[in-house]
Amino acid sequence: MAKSKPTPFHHGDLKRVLFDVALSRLDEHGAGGVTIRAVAKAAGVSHGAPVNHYRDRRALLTAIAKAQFDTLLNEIDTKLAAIDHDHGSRIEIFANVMMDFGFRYPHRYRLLWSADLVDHADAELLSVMDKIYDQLCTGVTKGAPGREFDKDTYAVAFWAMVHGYVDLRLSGMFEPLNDSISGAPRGDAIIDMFKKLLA
Amino acid sequence: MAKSKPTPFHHGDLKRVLFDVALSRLDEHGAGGVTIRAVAKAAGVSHGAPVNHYRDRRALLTAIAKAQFDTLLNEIDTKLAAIDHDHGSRIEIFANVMMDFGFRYPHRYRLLWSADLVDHADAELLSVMDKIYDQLCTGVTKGAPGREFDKDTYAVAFWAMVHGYVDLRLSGMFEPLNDSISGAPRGDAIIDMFKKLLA
DNA sequence: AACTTTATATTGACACTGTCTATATAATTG
DNA sequence: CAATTATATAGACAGTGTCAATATAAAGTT
Repeated sequence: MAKSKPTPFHHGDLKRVLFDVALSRLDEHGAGGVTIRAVAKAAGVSHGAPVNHYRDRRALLTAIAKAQFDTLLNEIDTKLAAIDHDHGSRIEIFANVMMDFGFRYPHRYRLLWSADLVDHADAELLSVMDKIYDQLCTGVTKGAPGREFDKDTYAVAFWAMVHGYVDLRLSGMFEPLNDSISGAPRGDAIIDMFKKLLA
Repeated sequence: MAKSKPTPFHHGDLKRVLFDVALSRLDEHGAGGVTIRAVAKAAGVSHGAPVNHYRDRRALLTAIAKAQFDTLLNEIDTKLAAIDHDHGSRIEIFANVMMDFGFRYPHRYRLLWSADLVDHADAELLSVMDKIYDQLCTGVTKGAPGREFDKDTYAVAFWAMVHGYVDLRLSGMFEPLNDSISGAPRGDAIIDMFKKLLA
């Protein structure tokens, strides 16, 4: 029999625990609540322990962001693969996945675009973001062939609109609860409009 | 002759100095560089002085955000007033003002939508944002009359697209310097596309 | 003018934060 | 078993926001 204890080191897989605790704190208290010391405390280790697994706070948050992009990539991938060939609503999948994620996990979504908290020059992060963009482009070309606008313009405009809508709503604008701007349309109305413009 | 000394109190107009210093630090170091203590130091007062003029850090940043929205409102107002009646490119003014501001003052633009740093429930802030939204709606109705989409859907979609494009670029995406996504279109190409879709 | 009240500024304290150092211990390697 | 590496601890330092106590300047009141 080999080792019955799968924990290779002192604590075991502290790295994973730190990640989970940090993600939980992100959802609850926002990125500001993800402090090295608080995460270490919740993980039951001293404040100096995390440095062995995450160089600094930024590295921890970057790891979380990367995992979220991975999740988004997989979700879009799965739903894209399940759809009929040359179905017209491929871009809708992209939009729905992004919006669902943004409204379900607002703090995670905000973190994705926080240049001060996340290292957007991280190679792995860039790679995942690239793949998501490629997925969108696939949706664009297959969904709306022969348009007068080039692929990139269309893809960027669409992503910008989806992102902008989520981000503005997370800022409190267009919020159903916020009556400052009444009659704000819902996300599907926005997408619907964009789709009709292309039809 | 009245009082030759216009400084009514100890320091004079510390409130304005604090504001200016904070804005300058925002542009240079981002919102993270706008600390009460650093601002107080740069203003030449003790770290406890600012509380008499700004309740806390959030209040200071909210004041700055409000001033930026005021600037945007005025800029749009001026350019809208100078344009021909029922000119088709009224929405373009909105987009150009927003994008110019965002790319010129990235940290200011980011601050506008930072719910953790700015009190978006502030009545004055809401009022200015409302007015900007109304300006956009004016541009929408006068620029593209008789469309099949309701005014709010159109306005929100357009603002979302403009905001999303600026915000994504400030995150490092679509950056000309960042070659991860090549061939990213420029802002005017996005607006141009949106306009043509409506023509 | 003198007194009171208010506005403003200073100072010190407290509980946090990230990050660095030195130290200790566990796990692995030779 | 010895040496090396990986991991965890504890302490320190310079910051941070915010609060309380104190001091002073200005304005209001009598």
